[in-house]
Amino acid sequence: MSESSTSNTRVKLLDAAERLFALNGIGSTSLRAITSEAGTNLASIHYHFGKKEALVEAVFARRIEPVNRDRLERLDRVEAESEPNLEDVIRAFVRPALSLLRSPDHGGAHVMNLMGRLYSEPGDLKFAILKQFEKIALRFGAALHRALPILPPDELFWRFHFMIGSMAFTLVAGDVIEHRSEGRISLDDVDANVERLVSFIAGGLRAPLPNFTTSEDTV
Amino acid sequence: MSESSTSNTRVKLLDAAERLFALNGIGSTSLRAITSEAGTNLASIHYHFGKKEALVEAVFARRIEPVNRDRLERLDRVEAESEPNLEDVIRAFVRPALSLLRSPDHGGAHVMNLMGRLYSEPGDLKFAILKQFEKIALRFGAALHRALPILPPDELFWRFHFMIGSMAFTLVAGDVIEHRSEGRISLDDVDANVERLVSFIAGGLRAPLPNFTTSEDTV
DNA sequence: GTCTATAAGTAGATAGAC
DNA sequence: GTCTATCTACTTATAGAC
Repeated sequence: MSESSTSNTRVKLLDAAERLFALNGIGSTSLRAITSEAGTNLASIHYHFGKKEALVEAVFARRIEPVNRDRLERLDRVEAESEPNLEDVIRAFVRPALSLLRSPDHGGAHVMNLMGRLYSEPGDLKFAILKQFEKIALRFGAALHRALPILPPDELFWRFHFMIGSMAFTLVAGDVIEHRSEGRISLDDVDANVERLVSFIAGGLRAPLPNFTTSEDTV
Repeated sequence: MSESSTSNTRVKLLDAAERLFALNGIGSTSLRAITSEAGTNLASIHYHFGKKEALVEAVFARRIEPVNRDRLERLDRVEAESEPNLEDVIRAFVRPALSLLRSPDHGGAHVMNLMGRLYSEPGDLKFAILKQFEKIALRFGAALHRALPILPPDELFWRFHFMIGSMAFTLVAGDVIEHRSEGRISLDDVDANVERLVSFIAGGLRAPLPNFTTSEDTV
């Protein structure tokens, strides 16, 4: 990357956009609101990013890239052992995302929210950004298959998405969870929450298959 | 409800808004786009709903209310038996939402998408709408506790949200799932997908608790 | 209840000074 | 690289005819 000039303004714009996108949604956030928050002017966005869409992609890319690199590094380490454990594979996938919460240099909650929100963004944007996850999906899909060889590929495919869902929801709905618990529960203890998620997901992945004969009238 | 005049226009507006909200997001959908899609005029929205925010709430309420009523009815039936089965409780929760996909009178996919998207909407709107889920959360929380009495309440609380996550993700990311599977997988078979989700969630809820001593250096 | 017309404000994007 | 000023189009909302 040609980061000779990290252009303080560029970073300030990304920070402001990230915060406002997570808070109010992308469509509801105007460029003017972003420049106002960043303490710059309207033209700076067009100078650095060209148009709003490019700014949006840059906001996501800045967070996704290091998280996915971390995931792959952890998976490499897990697979260096001869017999990879299911929990270890899941942990390598889940922890880098949940860790964003306590990353010291950034706001925290809004980053998680933004990551989780990704999946519910409009079509074109979503698929453009999800391309950055293709390698991750392949590597982790293969690792899960090796850890759970009995599971038919199509069923593993479904469960892989259920797994993503429980993680993404934790990212996006952290405030709902804290709100509903009336103070009893906090998102601060990342270690504990990662382990909670890992156990749940491992149990779900290992669950016996349904027989697919149960239908409406059984309920 | 004073549904003496179901006001065809009102319904057309709700249908159009629902479709566009799911497709492009709420913030990015203008009232003009909605009236254009509905074949009405701009003033009709203000006549029927007053302002955009009220329209948004009406769009959600129209879908949430019957789904949650269905959930409670199913739970009543499940609890009528002496010893409620965990899978039955989960199914009562999950099926009414997934069933929207094949509801004959409406578009389908965009309704699911909208329901799943709810959790990633901005603060005020989200909490206003999530109030409609309070009764559901209490009833199902209690039912899950009775089916899994060994699980400490705080851990059940977490796992209940992981459960919501895997369901909400299936609702919101249906197109991602179909896209990634390259045609091998379809969302049409609601019965099979409900059973897939129920097995996964049941496995997750029944999983052994983590010991919470595993930390960063273990990975 | 439904419409047109219009007010009053805000959107993204650009030109050009410094 | 950063700024002000401005263009054009679109936004929500309202007033008033029918």
